[in-house]
Amino acid sequence: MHKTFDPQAIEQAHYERWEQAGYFAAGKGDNGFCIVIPPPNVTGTLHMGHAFQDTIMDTLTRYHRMRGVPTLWQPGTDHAGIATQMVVERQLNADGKTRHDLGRDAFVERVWQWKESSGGKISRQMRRLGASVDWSRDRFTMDEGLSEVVRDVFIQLYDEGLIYRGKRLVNWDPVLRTALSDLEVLSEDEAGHLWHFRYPLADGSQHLTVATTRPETMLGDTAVAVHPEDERYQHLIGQTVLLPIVDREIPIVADEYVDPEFGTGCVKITPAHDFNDYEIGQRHNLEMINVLTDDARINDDMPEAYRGLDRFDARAQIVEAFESLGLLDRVEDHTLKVPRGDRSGSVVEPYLTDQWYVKVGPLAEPAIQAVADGRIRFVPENWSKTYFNWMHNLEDWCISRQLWWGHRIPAWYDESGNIFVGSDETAVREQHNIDASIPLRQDDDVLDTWFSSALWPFSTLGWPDQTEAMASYYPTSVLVTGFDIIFFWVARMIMMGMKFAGDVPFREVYIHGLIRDQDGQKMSKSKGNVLDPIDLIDGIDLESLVEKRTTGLMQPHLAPRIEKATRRQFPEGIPEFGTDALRFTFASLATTGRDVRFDLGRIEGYRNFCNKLWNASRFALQATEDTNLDSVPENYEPSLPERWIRSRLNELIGEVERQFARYRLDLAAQAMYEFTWHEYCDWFVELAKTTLYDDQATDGAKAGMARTLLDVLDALLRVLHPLTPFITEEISLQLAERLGLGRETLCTADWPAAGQADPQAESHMLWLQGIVGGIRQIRGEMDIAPGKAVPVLLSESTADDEARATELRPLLMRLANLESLEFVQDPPTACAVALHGNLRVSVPMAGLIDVAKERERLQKQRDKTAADLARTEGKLGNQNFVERAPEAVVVEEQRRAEEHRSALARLDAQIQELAAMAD
RNA sequence: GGGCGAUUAGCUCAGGGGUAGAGCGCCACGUUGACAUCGUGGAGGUCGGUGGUUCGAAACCACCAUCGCCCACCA
Repeated sequence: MHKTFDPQAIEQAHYERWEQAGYFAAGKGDNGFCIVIPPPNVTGTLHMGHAFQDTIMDTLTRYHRMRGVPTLWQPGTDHAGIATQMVVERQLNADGKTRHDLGRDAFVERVWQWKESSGGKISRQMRRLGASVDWSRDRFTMDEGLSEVVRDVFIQLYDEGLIYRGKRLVNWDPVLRTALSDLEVLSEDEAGHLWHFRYPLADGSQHLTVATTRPETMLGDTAVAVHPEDERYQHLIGQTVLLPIVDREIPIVADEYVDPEFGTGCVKITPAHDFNDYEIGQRHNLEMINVLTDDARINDDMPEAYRGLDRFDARAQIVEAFESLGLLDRVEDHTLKVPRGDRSGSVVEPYLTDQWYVKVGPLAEPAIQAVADGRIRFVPENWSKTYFNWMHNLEDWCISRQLWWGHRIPAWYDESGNIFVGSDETAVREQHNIDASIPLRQDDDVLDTWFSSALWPFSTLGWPDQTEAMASYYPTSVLVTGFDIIFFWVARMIMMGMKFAGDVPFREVYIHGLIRDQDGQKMSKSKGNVLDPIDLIDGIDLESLVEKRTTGLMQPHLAPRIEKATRRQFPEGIPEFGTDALRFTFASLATTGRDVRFDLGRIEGYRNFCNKLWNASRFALQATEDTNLDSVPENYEPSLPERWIRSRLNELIGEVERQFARYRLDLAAQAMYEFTWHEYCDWFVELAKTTLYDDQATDGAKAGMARTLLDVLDALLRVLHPLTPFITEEISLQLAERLGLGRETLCTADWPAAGQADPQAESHMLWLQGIVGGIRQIRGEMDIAPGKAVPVLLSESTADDEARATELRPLLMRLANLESLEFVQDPPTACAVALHGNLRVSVPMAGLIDVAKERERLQKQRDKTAADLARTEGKLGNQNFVERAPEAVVVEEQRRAEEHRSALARLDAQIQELAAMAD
């Protein structure tokens, strides 16, 4: 084995072997464990969030697979309608073309080509992470089977009246020229103005002042509203105003919606361009006048002067017109929520169009119930509150998009506009007896990407067929995802799963946090703080990193700043850490309910951890090379260190099982780290050397120790494997050969069984660690060179101490590097002293120890002991404490006081003796 | 306007009614036959504030402060 662990040398070869051997194939049988992957964008690349999520899913999957449960991690990718279409359109734009130049069929063909050429990237990256998905089941939301499921579901929902087509106000993205769902619109505070316009009463007697943030919509005003109880305006209700510029006479209506406190208390009402106004329009039967085209220009029904003007130019001109008419009262600065499309970033317009909707009320009811009664459990629990909050306020879901890339809506129209829904045109004609001579036209729109995503947990398992996979794995076990798509995806999967697959789609939803940069900032290309998980695995030099971060920016002027920050933060680039270190880092950071700051310091630490494991294994294999492992005697009695390490291993296994069960990968990782480094390496390996390097030790003892060293390592590797599959596999293959296990992989190896604890061994070890620690402390603080062996005298010992010291003598000698170890009645004064319970551990000073320094050291201990004693005695002196605290607590406190008193007395005595000696 | 979360060592974070923890960083010493990506020892915190419950609060409760996120129609 090489002296340091080299991840690059082993990772890819192992993964290829695993995949070829089919270790990740779906297991057969009932009560399986299944995770369906949140399908990434097929043409996308892996980012830190994916890597984090994949690590969690892979760890859980590997763990269950090792436990012998039929296991499936279902992979796949999403067609990501808008996102993918935009990418390809941008490519066309670069050639000076638009998608309309190509036409629909050619454009869609082009997107498929792009999907074929770039679609493999994310899968390759997942392989680098070690993701143990069943690639043979890989699915794509637009492959044939899934598209059929989409059509079937659409048709059934339509037939049941749960999908309908309607003309309503929708969120319209005028750049992409498509409708968006409420979720795809993000409203942010932006600086704007509040324009106050005077609208003259029709009788010319006076005017009303209305305030608006969007002057251009006044062209479509069909009323002015005031609050019914607003005394200022009550007498005007029912009268009309003459809308300036368009000279339309419109009514003054009373509506509770109006807040008399805000602005002037008068609101202009534009039902065709504002969601609230739309509602008011419905209540008052107002006309809806659309003033815009689908790319947000003023349409041809409007006064000629404004036709064809962009909405923002029109805004300026209308304000100008009001000013010149003397009707501009004033302009105020005003911050307002501006709705923008989450993809295009353009200001979204409420726009009156025909769209398809899912009527969610009937679907939501059972979906709410499933979470309420615990059939689906959110982890952490508080997310269910977010879920309920949203589910109780659902609006119908607009599912049609005016795009070309996606599942085309399976609806056909005849020339009189009748709608026929069916799987294809032939089916539609058959079902409705439509003669071939009658032309039918398919709906141009495609479905919201999330429509197919909502079906993902059962569509990928083969529904509607009664497949083995459905039987074994539906409902799936757990959904692992971020909080940002609870509404987009989680809620809709629950609704659709219950409606169509007859049960909840998953039993638990594990919500993880967002990966942020070291300063807590979101990672984004424009901030230039993105880390590529593959760069953390393989490393990257500074120049390449700078180039990666500064090319392809939407705002190229940010490049210099990004470059500077990158050079400052990574002066040496990023070193190679390997996949296992990255995965271990993610797991360690996977605490529930909070975002994760990705700190390079952590990954470095876990790379070191991998190296530590590597070297401990190297030691275990080398040090036992010449040992015949089969020569362990029949009646072999394991030594204390062996009993201890096995006891600790059992504790580790149990702890990891407990923490995995509650998705606390951070605590599981911490337990693994602690055991590996601080128990196996720091103590057991050192203790094992005592036997293995001892010429006096019998062959049987050596063989027994070697066996334990290797057996425990083997179990440890299995415990670590779900988190760090590559390094454990590599070591394990060598180990398995040595142990004659005939094992080809850890992927399908048995999860180790947790045996009984051995309290006696643990207590003996605590004693040993206490004594060794005391002596090491003296060494450390007295600056005794580590290589210098020291004599040690034990006194004031109990029979128990003596028995232990005798049994553990060789261990003490080695671990504390002792020259000698003796029991004495009265140790000389000139000693450095450590107390372990009643036992006094003395290191004679001759030539080793500075008396003044030792006094100082003891004084520090004395002060601490005195403080502890004071606190303890304070408690015991409190009558209330003694009477009301549980007896065990009081007894423990008394014992502690006793110990402190005794230690204090002896420290005082020792200090005085040293003082006397110095005089 | 509602809801959620955070506040613990210099940094990143666990924990949790009974003597404050880890990793990294820091200081000192160290070429001991697995590992300097290491070893041994050490320093460092009145657990955001105020009040309450309790024999006992960093933990439970209330209020406050600061930061962050989500939802919501104020023109």
